[in-house]
Amino acid sequence: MDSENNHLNLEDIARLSGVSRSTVSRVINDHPNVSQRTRERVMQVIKKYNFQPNAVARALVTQRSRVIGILVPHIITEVFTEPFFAMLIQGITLKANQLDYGVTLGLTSHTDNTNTIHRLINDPLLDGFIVAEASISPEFLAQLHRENKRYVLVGRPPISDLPIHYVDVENEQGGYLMTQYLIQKGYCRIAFMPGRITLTSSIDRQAGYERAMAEAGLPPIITPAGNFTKEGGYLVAKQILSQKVEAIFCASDMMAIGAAEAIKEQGLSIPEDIAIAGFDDASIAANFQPPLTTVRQDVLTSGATAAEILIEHIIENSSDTVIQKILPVSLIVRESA
Amino acid sequence: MDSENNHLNLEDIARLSGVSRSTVSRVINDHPNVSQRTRERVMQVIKKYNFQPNAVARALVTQRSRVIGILVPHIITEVFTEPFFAMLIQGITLKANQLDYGVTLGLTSHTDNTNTIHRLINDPLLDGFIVAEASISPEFLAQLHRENKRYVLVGRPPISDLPIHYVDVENEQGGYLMTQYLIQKGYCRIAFMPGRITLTSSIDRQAGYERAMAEAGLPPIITPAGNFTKEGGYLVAKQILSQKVEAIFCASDMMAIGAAEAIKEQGLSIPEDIAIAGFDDASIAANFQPPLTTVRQDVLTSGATAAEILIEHIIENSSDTVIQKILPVSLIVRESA
DNA sequence: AATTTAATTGGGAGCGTTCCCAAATTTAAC
DNA sequence: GTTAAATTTGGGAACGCTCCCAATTAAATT
Repeated sequence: MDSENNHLNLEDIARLSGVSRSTVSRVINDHPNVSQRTRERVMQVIKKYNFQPNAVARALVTQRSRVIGILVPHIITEVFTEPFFAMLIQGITLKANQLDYGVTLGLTSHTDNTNTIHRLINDPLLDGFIVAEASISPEFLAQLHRENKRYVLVGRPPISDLPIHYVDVENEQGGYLMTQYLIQKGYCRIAFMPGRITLTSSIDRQAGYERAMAEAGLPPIITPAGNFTKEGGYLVAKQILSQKVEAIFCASDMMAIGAAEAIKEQGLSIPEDIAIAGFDDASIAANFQPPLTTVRQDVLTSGATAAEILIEHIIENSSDTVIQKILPVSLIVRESA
Repeated sequence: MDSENNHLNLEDIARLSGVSRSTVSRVINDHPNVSQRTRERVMQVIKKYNFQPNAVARALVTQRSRVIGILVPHIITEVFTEPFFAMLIQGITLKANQLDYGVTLGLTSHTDNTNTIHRLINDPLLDGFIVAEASISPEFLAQLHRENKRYVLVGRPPISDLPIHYVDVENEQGGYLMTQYLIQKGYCRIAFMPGRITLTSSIDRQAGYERAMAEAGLPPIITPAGNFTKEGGYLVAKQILSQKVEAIFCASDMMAIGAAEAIKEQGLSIPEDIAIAGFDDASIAANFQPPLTTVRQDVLTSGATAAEILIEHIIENSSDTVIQKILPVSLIVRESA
């Protein structure tokens, strides 16, 4: 990195402290077989010259880079429309850094995905990676397994016959809790607006909704899918307003906001005329007018957990038990429902 | 990366195609001195086995990793409140990947910064890095220079006696344009709300505002700083509403939104009673009620440009001329002013 | 056809580590 | 005090690549 070639190596430190390269290596790697005296002497020299062993050389011989990748197979616009990815990346990065791992980013639009994805996945610079979206094709998953890659999924994958490590949240439970709350509030004609029907997050939230409705003996009302976007929520809400539902439970906050805007445009008020509930507790949810009743998931923790599983369990311990962690969600009651 | 040690190396490819390691290396690196016939033969073998040269080994000998770092020295919450960083990171990553470079992320809160920052900066795995915030301490900049690091700043640094590479936008011009527009609209008592007074983006926007006001012979009104946040904008607006200004030009959209909410709360309407203008053209700006008149900057392009400068000019060409690029902004007139 | 010149090819060394094994030293045991 | 065992230390080899230089081969010149 410096242009001035003043970078010391193990051999230099060895000479400066009157021992051999191997001994310095042992000191750096905390190997037990080195006497207290020499250890201290070497440590002093290391500190004095602020020596840092060359990570590249180390990676070459250990076959471990201490770097993981984040794969975001998503069209560009969505990555910054929703804070989900930003928070996820953040959660992953902070935890990884804490465990002394670096993080490299692989963004890929739907057009060029194969290229970037394959480069990232086959990068020997990477010890493993986190796939930041579960809607990954089954063939792709199968290939990863065939090639024995180390990776963790964020979100339950649609197929589950493969022993896949993943982190997910209690989507079903969240859907159930919210629906139960709405029912208990006295609403009967409660509609559910799916996000993207291929994503398990939407599927599971809907399953929770359906369970609660069935338990209460109420007929489920499923609207067209809103694709997890504000625009989608707006359009779907407009479409179904004639059906005079009493409450709409949207599979995401962004859709809930879109729906709310359609309702307000109609001159109706929330929650008096129609109640709106979301999912995620995105940062906008609390500040929206009216503040959104929603189901909170902690995306930062999801990211951190994914990093932890990948690094601690898969890379360092190489345990072969499959780790599937489901993080809790909680009902956040505000004013919109 | 694979557990199965089926990874081929140069020597394997050489054997499989009946040439030497060196020749394969030449083919991979597009060296001219290799005959058409052998080149094709080797290429075929490479394609057949889907061979990818080991980046770590390559990095060790070339002393270049083809990876750059992004340093985000920012408190965690801000990184996802504003889409600025998400977009910037995105712009950098896409361009870097396009130039066949990887990107690693270094987030650092104000508490642990020295640690993470120093690790990132001294990482021999990194060919250079982009500092995603100009409010970097002068001592730190001086140190970077002393150690001959390769880096690019996003945003003009507060001190400019060092030959520092940076990407910035026409903040002064943006401030000027907006103020000129407001004046031309007939407003006289136009206030400016600074973001964070240490950041050159705020300073420059204010300078533009002051220039336009001076030219029109109007007295400048500077409010307390809103710290670039919605909350800040809200609080500052509340504080100054008694002064009956006709328009508030905020140094960011988030502050403008906060200010707008304070105004709406007061039962006043925008822009009839008081006009509001922002800066950035964040994605919320167009969707806010009322849609925000603002100054557009293209953060994605800023990121891409920073990556380009770092990689093409500093790393690959190692030109020693200082590159300082100022990207254009444009006035976006909507309904809030 | 012989010789010079140019193009192509192969092997050695080295990048800075870690790991293994043997040598040297210290400590323990009889 | 001698031998055995345990601890500490040093040097060689390897990781997979690039680069340099010498050797080989092909093309050009007389």
